[in-house]
Amino acid sequence: MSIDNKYEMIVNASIKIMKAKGFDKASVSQIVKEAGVAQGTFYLYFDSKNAVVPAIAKRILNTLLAEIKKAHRQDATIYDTIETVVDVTFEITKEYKELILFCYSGLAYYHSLEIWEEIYQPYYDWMEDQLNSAKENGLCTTKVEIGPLARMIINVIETSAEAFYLSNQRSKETAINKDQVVIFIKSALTDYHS
Amino acid sequence: MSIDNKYEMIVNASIKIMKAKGFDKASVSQIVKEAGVAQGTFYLYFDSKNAVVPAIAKRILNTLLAEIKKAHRQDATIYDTIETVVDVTFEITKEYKELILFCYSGLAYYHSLEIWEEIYQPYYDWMEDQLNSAKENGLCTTKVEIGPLARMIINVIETSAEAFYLSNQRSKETAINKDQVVIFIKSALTDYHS
Amino acid sequence: MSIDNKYEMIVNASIKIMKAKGFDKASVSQIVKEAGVAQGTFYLYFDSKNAVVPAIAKRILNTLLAEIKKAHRQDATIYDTIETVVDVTFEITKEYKELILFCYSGLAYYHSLEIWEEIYQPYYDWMEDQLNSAKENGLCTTKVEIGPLARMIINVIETSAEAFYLSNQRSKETAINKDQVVIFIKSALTDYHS
Amino acid sequence: MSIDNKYEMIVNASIKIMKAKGFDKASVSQIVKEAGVAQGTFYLYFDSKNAVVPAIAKRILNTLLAEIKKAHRQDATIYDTIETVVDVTFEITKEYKELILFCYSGLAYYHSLEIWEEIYQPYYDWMEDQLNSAKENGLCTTKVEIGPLARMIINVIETSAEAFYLSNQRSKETAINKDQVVIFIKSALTDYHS
DNA sequence: TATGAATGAGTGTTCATTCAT
DNA sequence: CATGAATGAACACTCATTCAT
Repeated sequence: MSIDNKYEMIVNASIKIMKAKGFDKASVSQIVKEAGVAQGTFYLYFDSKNAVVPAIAKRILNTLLAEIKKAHRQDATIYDTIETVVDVTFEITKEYKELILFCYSGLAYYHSLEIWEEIYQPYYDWMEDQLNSAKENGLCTTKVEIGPLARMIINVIETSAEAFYLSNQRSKETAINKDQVVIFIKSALTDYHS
Repeated sequence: MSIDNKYEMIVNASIKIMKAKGFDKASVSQIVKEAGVAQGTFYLYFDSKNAVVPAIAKRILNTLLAEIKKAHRQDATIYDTIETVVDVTFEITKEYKELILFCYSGLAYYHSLEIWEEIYQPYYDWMEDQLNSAKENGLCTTKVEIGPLARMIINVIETSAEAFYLSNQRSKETAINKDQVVIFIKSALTDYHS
Repeated sequence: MSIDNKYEMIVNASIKIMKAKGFDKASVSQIVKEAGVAQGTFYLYFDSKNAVVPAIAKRILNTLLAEIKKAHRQDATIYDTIETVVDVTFEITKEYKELILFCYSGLAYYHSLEIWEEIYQPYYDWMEDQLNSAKENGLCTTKVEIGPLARMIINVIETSAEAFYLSNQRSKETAINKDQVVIFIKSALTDYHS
Repeated sequence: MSIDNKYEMIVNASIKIMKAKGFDKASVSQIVKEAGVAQGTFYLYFDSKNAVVPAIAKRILNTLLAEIKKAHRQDATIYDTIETVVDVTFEITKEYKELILFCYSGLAYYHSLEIWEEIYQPYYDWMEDQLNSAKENGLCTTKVEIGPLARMIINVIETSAEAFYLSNQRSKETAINKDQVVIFIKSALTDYHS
């Protein structure tokens, strides 16, 4: 009855199966069984197995950005913002860690690194806005250009979150944790004096 | 070492094929054909196709670390060191970009995140040494602990290098390049004053 | 007849698609898309994909016979007639060569060799009439019975036309062409003296 | 143990299945089941399902030509020869009728009408030799060139044989039978007098 | 009549792995 | 140690057909 019933069911099933097995090991047969639709129905909504990856990537990033915006206070300093972003990213990463990984490689092989960039664009834009405000406030004094800065900050946070939830952290002392990430980025926002 | 060393020939062939096709699309048949050995011989040296991944990962990291040490001058400041590491990482990433990516996911799925950590350990150790010296010299004043700091620095450099060589960089201004990475990390080494 | 006649639109679309792809590779989905009707509509007019074959075969033979009759002059000798039939058959074969081929096998597999004979009956009848007239005129003296004679003449012409338009005719000298076919059949019309 | 065991078994099974179902409806799974080999073994000997067609076509033609040569007497006139060829062709056609048909279309679709010509070449050559001898003996006086003549004779015989064994011959009188074919061709060998 | 979303059995093909030599 | 023919389960994808609207 619902307008996107089958489409959403297939995306949900794909997320569930690919989370568990990765992109290549997830078979369309498993996905459709999980979704409760016929094999052919999958191909009614997606041209190929590959075509489901951008749909998943978009959903994860949208979730992440929505959560960040929800947790973000208008009057927050860039320092508060970084803390919020780190918190939310760690949360979301915990939930979607395997998906994030396979999306990376999934998108890589299929002529579509632009799609990845396209999906992240609103996140980059939002982060650049925050950094520009911080520059005006004098809280961000680094000589790094805003564009690369936003990307590197997001990269560090995501990579650290992934490392945190994917490694077995045998030694507590050396593991990257949220606090360390926050301090690292705050440091990076202020210039060094050579 | 010897030219007839079948183990090395298989690893070399695996690197060549997996670089070109990725892990899953690289078939053992192709690898053994490239290596000039019989199908069964592969299984004399490796339990499975998966078992070849750590061997490849180890070789890449060893190459990276060897190149870094070769380029590193004993009397270098941490700033010089960062520049060297960024330079070499970008070079090696350019050459091995596909392998690095697939090792990431390849290692992730096959019960072997410890192996990844184990492989990177000497690199982390070396970086920690450099950072400890810098701390003594007063060039590194960040409150971030040495362990996480080393890991985050290495992460930023590698992720940035991958982004640089894998994205199509439509807009010059926003692309992360070597200079921006160097400044970012140098900034991160000095503390912020809240 | 009417432009909205869905039956005719489906037959036309089937001819177009099957001409291009052959019977098996032509899908009902492609046919209905070409015809501009819904998937289900096809099954309103035809019990199955196979059921469309006789409709196509009939249309081709009718076209062939109509063109032959149009080009045939009442006062023509059997020799003129043979030339006309060869000319027209080569023309029509050129246009419908793929269809003729697939109809052959298409009809063969689907319990319907009678249909093929039934479709060709008016053509056989017409040719027998021409040959009977020729016998009366003394231009056809062969001992071959009229029925088989008509069939063999039609077979030679059609097979030669197909060979002509389907083979790549590397060597000019050995290729069957219209002139050779005409002489061959004219020879066959007169008896041999053993 | 035998050198070509599996290869021959697959060809035999392909012939059996394709005889029964035609090329497209014959599945590789059925073929390998019939042959008693594994699915993958098929692809050890043939690149694809299509690749099995020339092998089959070659075997049929070789069988036909071998039987003709076996039945052919050195001192035979062209009339005897025609009778022999018709006899043998009708026999072989009876046995392989469905295969001959599907080979036609099978070869047609896959960029390979040359293969068909190549396979038939020795048969054409042999027939041309017979006709040349007949010309020297004065038993063949037709103005049709030897190349096309050989091809048309072979075509009439094969097509007639196919028509004979594939049609249901409701009316005895009109059916093409061996005698009629022999007379038809004998007539065609002598010139007409216009 | 007409629709088109949904079906699911079926296809050709691949490939990691085994084992008799 | 080394071989390579053989395996067969698994895969992504197609398509004739159905049926609720």
